[in-house]
Amino acid sequence: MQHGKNAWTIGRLAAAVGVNVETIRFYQRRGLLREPPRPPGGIRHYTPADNARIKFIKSAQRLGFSLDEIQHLLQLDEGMQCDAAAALATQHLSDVQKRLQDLHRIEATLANLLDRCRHGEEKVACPLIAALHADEADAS
Amino acid sequence: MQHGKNAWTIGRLAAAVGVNVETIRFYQRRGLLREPPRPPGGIRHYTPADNARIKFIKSAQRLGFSLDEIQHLLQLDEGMQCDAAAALATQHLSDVQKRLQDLHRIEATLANLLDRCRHGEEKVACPLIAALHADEADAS
DNA sequence: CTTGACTCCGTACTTTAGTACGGCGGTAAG
DNA sequence: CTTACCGCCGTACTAAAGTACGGAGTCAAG
Repeated sequence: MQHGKNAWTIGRLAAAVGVNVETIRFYQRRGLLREPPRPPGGIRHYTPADNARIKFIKSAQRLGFSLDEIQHLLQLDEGMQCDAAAALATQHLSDVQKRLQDLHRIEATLANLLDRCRHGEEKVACPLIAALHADEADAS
Repeated sequence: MQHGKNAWTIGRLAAAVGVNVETIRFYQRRGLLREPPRPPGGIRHYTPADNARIKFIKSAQRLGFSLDEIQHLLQLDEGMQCDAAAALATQHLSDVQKRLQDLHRIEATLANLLDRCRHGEEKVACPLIAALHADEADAS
């Protein structure tokens, strides 16, 4: 039982986070997740930090970041020289802000639709396309 | 010249939006874009609405929506019975709000990093993982 | 000390979202 | 009328992000 007990094996971790075991191995190969320490016998065991990291990856993906971009973000998390970090962060920050703007517009438009529905309209259209189209009012 | 003039051919549209011609054809096959009217001769011609629609698709993708999800969103744009629309919209709205929350947290964390950098710290870590890990209490 | 569940690993397959290719036909300028 | 450039179409290939598979090793329980 010396390494058994209720250590976080890959299977338990996968179940906890809600991903496939193979996904975890895949992230390790891609360098998104460290190779965890292995007590002799060869069975990896994980920590809550690994759990949080995978959840972060999954959330970031939902926000439209690719695994490559996520890898960069994670480097920021790990600590680095300020100048390098600042450069990376500035870039990501403005990117994030653009996404926020677009998402906010979508949110407002959806909310507006619901509002109109509640006020008794029978049939509604939800001008989502126009919502994002807003910031390029000028033609070229 | 009767249908020529300077109609929006597929090539011109693609160039205007900044996507590949093949991508437009692909969206048509997927049902994301209507098949545009074709004057005899067989050459499709497009309108500014098609242009806006493709831009919407591209933006939504950047926000992490899949083409399937985008297809649903676009249905809302097209107008439908209120009850159906409201159901769809409610669901998307809460989804969008979750994404907004996560993006906001990432934004705040990045901004904080830049701030610390400017205040002369040499080496910084950017607790991005912790940022999203924050609302880990409730389940749904 | 066997058994069943789980892990390890490499390799191969799948899905999503395009991209590329190549042969044919239309149109417009020379 | 010819030639060059589009557009049309179907089919095939690609990249990213997993997923599945199968044989061998490990481990805790019965």
